[in-house]
Amino acid sequence: MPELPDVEVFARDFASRGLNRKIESVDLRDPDRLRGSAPQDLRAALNGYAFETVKRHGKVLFVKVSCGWWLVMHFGMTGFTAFYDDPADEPGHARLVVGFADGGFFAFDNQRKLGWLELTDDVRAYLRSQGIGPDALELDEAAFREVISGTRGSVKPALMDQEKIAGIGNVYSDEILFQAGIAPEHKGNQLDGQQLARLFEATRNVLRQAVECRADPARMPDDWLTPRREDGDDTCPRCGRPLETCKVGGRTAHFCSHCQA
DNA sequence: GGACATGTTTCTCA
DNA sequence: TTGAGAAACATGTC
Ligand SMILES: [Zn+2]
Repeated sequence: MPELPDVEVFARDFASRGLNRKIESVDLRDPDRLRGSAPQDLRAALNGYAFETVKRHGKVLFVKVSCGWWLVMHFGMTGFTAFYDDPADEPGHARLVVGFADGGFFAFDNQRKLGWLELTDDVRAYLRSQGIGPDALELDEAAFREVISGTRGSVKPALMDQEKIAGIGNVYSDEILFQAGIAPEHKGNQLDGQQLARLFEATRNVLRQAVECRADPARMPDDWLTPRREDGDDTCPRCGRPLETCKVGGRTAHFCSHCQA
């Protein structure tokens, strides 16, 4: 679930449901999910306070606590957030459960434990220290072109490199390349001006529209690639030919060799 | 049993 | 320096 559009959906949900509610309990079910701080530090930073601001950068979610610290959430491949009132609605792999004084709960769910939590007092410094680059939706066209055309390797791994551009993962990089008509193994420095322009446009459009679809493939347009992946339909939504896969940057790329060059 | 899965980190090798 | 590839992390599904 967790690429930029998914995390943006979590962020909006958090902003509308999680702020200004007094925290009454902090249950870190899996202490190994917390990095850089001890469980009691997390409890001390949350208990008795309230979440007051939400910020997303790339695939990372930051929530400011009224004590001044930020709770940082990395989702890995299977993470998500949940708000609920009935404990019976707790998700199946909640690694952190925060209870509010009004009786409700917040959970950070992380089935595969590839995600983690941290505390920081400075978001900018945190991003710098983690080597996380500019957010995919904040990067302007000139900077985007510079990053991609300065890559000698394949374009797909470049799009997924969080240091170059933050927020794009395996699924959305495939969608972006499909809509731009560019093959995943095309070299970044061999793209012409038109291709770079198409790639930039596709990046913006895909990420923005995916957010509008609430990152739900079922809501995405019929001519998108992502819903096919979800449904196991291996025909190209634009030309009907069979889709292909290849390994790029250690991940499986899905693409149409007829529509993408 | 094996392959694979929306991610990141670390290490090897060219 | 850049980048490709693999392994590791942990869990679940086909
Ligand atoms: Zn096609």
